[in-house]
Amino acid sequence: MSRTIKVLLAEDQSMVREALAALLGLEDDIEVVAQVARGDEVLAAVREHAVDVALLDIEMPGCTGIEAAAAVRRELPSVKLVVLTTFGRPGYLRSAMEAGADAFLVKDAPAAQLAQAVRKVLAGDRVIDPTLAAAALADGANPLTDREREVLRAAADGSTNAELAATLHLSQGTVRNYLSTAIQKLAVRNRAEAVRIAREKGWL
Amino acid sequence: MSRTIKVLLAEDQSMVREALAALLGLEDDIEVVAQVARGDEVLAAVREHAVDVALLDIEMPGCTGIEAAAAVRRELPSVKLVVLTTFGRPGYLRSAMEAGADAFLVKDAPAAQLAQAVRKVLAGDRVIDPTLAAAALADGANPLTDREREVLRAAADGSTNAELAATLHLSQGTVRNYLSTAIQKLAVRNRAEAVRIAREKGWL
DNA sequence: ACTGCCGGATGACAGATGTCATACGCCGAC
DNA sequence: GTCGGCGTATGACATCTGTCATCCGGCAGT
Repeated sequence: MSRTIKVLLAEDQSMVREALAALLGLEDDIEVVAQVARGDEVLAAVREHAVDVALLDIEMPGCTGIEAAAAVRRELPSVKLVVLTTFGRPGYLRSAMEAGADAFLVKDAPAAQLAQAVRKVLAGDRVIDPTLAAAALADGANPLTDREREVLRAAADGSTNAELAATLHLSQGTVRNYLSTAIQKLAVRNRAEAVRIAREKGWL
Repeated sequence: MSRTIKVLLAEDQSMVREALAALLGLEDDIEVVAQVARGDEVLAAVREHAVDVALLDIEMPGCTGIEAAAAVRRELPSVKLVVLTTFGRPGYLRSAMEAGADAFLVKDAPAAQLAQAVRKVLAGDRVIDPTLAAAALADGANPLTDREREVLRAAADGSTNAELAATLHLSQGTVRNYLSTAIQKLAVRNRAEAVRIAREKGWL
């Protein structure tokens, strides 16, 4: 048995973050050496504390856990990455894997899986919910182009075509065209449904 | 110093729930005697385990933590109620208070406040974030009528007027009228914005 | 060199949405 | 007992949204 596993916790909700720290603190072989509340603080903290495993929430201010994962993978490729999220969206799993994550956990999995996942990734294994993996494969890749995604994201708050055209520096007609193709690709009837479906799949 | 405080934890995400349990388990005077993942299991569990303080998440399957709080307050009025939520929505605070909650905490508050809140409510105090309380008062009460809220909620997924009319057993014109008045009351331009604002305020 | 896709744009059209005036019955407050 | 608010409904109207055909320039494959 070697020294304890050094873990970083990145999660924006203090109460959840500290609770997870308490949970991991119960394990003899795991030590939470750093906690951050923002995605853009992850890389520096990982470097500073010589972290073995980084546990990253997706939804965070600064940047997403997935972006943070990609940055760590690029700069410090030996650090293991566990992505932890509230939402089991297939698209999230896909992007997390593309960013180089070693494990993908949803927060409604049993708590015991967290420490287990930390140990497994350190042993070189990958940890992925098989149901979610199947869903990700079944859904296929994100069918939307960059612009379609941007426009859809901008439309999500209820902005009108004119507002979208202004903020995105496009003509109103172009905005409508993008939304129209997005609506067709997602096989729905209007932009509101398109936003909902794209969100659910993790494509936004 | 009397016996330990018996706490129930109601939260649908296992990992978060068990992590919070670990956190509270670190306190000598607090014991988590029951955990449930659904709102509609709260009342029975509170009764069965002679709980002193119930810690309730709002978003849960079965019924919301607020509805569960109301039920406990009605049936077992001596039990203290702490509502814990991800979203600091003023309307949530208002409804929680109306349901008889003794404390209202948001999950991005420091973890230490959780145990403190448990002790304070047991001592007869109320625990409320002052910023949120101010926001709740500033926003005023929910301006939407029951029907307007129902229609807006049904419209949230992107349903069309015809679909809304069918599912709510109304005429299409009536649906449009309700949405129109809701849009005006919320001072927005379309149903999508109305849904977003109503959500943010906790009025949906 | 040709083809196809992407980003961007226009114009025309049909249908959906939002507004407004108006109406009726019901109920609670004053 | 009247007044106001709510729930429900209709019809007319203006505007917004979604679709489609068509076009252009750029760029990647073949």
